[in-house]
Amino acid sequence: MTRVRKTPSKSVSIEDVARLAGVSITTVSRVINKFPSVKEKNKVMVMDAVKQLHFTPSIFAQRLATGKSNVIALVIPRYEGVFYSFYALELIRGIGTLCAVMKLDLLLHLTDSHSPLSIRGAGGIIFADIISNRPQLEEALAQGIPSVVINNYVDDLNVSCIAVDNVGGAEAAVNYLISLGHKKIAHITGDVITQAAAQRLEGYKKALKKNNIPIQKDYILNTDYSRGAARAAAEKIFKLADPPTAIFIGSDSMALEAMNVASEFGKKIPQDISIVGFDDNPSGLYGPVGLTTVRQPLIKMAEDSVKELSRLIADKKAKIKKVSLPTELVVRESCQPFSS
Amino acid sequence: MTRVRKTPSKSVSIEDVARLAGVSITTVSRVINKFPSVKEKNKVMVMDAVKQLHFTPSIFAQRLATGKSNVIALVIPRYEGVFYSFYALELIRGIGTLCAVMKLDLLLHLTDSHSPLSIRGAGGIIFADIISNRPQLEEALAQGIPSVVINNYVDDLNVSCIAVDNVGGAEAAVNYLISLGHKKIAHITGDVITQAAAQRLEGYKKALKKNNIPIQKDYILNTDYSRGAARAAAEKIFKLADPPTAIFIGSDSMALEAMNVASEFGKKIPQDISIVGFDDNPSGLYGPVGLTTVRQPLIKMAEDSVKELSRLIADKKAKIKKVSLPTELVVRESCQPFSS
DNA sequence: CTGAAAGCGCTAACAA
DNA sequence: TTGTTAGCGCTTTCAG
Repeated sequence: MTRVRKTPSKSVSIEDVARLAGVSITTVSRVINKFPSVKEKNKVMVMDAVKQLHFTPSIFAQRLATGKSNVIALVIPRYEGVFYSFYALELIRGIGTLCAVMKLDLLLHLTDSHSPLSIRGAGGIIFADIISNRPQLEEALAQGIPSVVINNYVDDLNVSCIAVDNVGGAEAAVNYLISLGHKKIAHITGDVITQAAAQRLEGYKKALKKNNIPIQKDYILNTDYSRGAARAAAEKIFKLADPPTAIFIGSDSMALEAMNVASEFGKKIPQDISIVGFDDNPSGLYGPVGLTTVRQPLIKMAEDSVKELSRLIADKKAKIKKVSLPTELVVRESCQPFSS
Repeated sequence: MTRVRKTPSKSVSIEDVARLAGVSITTVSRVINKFPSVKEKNKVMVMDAVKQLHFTPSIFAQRLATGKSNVIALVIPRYEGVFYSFYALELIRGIGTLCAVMKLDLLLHLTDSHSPLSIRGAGGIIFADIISNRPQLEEALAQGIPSVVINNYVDDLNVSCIAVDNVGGAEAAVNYLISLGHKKIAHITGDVITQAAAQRLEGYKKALKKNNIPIQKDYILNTDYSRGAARAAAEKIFKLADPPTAIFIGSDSMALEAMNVASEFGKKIPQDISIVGFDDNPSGLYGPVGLTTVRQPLIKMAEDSVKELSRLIADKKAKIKKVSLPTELVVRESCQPFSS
């Protein structure tokens, strides 16, 4: 048995490998980068040396030499609501998984949207939502860093974006409720500083208008996407003199909370009140009553953003792309026809 | 008005800035790195040039030159359960936030635990849980990369770890139930491939033994931490010929699910059955009955891991540290004394 | 098929 | 206070 010496504190370089293998560093580099033109014998020697020394090429030297970076940064605005959302986690999961598959390094940056972005060295940036961190996006664009925005449709900037058809999704939800005979439909919004929440509210209003149902102010309750706010909103609704027969809610987790409140008020779902959420959060599946909701393709959005960014990085002058992904109404058991 | 020329496709380097500012690159470097010894006038000139050219120093060149990397990698095993957990999100949030504050770059790596880690260039690694990805940890250690493991107490490896006293927490939960007069106490575990779940089970058994309560096999139900599995387990429990009067459950989200199931079975909480969870997930606060639970300091664990890693990076021969963070029983309304 | 040498963009002595 | 210069570890011509 050969005893393995303790790894020296200084990290091993390509030169050490070359010396041990008895070849030039160029050859080592070729082996590392899988050039076909290396004699089998040398290749083996090099690979042995690599293993023996626990050699890993310095990513920094590589990047400096090649000028290429396969780091992509994911910037998430760190405002209170986001981080408790199903949304953020799904996004991270989707993007993280695809990055692992595509051998991209994922730099995660939670930003307070004030301080300038410190994503230096990233080959490209994915902005998850644009709230008050628009300047950061603009700066990235100015620097010529390939960027893509998700969950926001950005009209006025020359940047690729992958959004979700929130207006359409909300409309579909409300139309469904109307088709069931509901006329008194409330809406608990998410945080309307987000484009998503604002658009869902828009869709809600649009559906009502198209069906000649007057919009009632006290049927619209704003929240910050938190369960606490949802609870407060739901309580307000149930205490209304003329309570609605259906509620469209800006997120599933809030809808779940509203369902709790309903039962506390002695209201049965869907018999006494119909509820539609938004997200298709798996949590909505459980519980006595499956939650009818609007599915938004978060994972697809996540994956598409990585693909789009890769495209942009590969071809700096590629044309930007703006897409709005369709949503889908998922009917479960939380709604029922309204009969007066 | 001066018209700004289109940013050249080639990225600007320190040399460009030096030329425009009329100084040497060293001076530019000094300004960038906030050396105090630069004449005000030059400093201004340089900063102007930087702004004008949208210059950002190449992180790769910097790292190559200094040999320092302030990238830290967070490795999360990508097995089904983790990613739906409150745990993962809190961790990411905690670590991500602290990294932003400490000006560290956070590389997020979701790993399938088979493929070798490709976290090259990271100054240090945080392993969130060690499941089957132990070889990756060992490899990192062999390469001399500072590492810290969280949520697992690793006895047999020379690595810093920050764990949670799961055994103690579980014991406290069960002891509390026993102090309330319960003797028939079931346990719905998390995924016992995780150390956390295994230890909570251990704590459960320990408390029972110490109080001379026999351990019943059919009172112990294993899950994978998912709500679906929790539902199945809860249903099994309620169908038991001799159902328990209390349940200790491995996570709050599962506990919430069990509460749903209970109400479907016509059981009131806490009158008919007492429930204790684990996590102190804010979701447990809502709903008609506040969930009594064991709080684990996730954010503290997250933050401590970053600090510990920084320490290790700063001083490569720093002694490793193994800690187990205390938990805390949070009593809310989901338990009540048992009276036969 | 292999190696020598010139950078990649920056920092850190060392001089001036 | 500022500039000159020698690397950091790797890739990439260009010869051999």
